[in-house]
Amino acid sequence: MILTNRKKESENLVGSFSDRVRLIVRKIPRGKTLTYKEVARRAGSPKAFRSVGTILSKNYNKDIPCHRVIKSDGQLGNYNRGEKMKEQLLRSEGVV
DNA sequence: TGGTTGACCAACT
DNA sequence: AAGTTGGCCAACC
Repeated sequence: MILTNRKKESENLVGSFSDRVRLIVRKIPRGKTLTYKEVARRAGSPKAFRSVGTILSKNYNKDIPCHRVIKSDGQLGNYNRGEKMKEQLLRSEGVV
């Protein structure tokens, strides 16, 4: 305990599942992509990847780069602004 | 309280 | 490579 009570201020504070998903996605750096499964895993429910998608679909906040969240298969997946836009954004950030 | 929905995943065809 | 099937889980009626 003497060392570190360093909490990561995001995964640790519990809100609802959707809140944590938003926080996690918000931390994705530019040029990096994360899978729905990974996000769900970090959010605390590894099998809730579908819910992650549902939540992101309802999220229109620009602070949350939801376009950086893709499928596990390497496909882009859907996007509320259009899949085409999603690809363009990712390429714009240098994602391969 | 219970059933339906969905920006998915993995396995199979 | 692309389509189908069953499963899984949180959110929304």
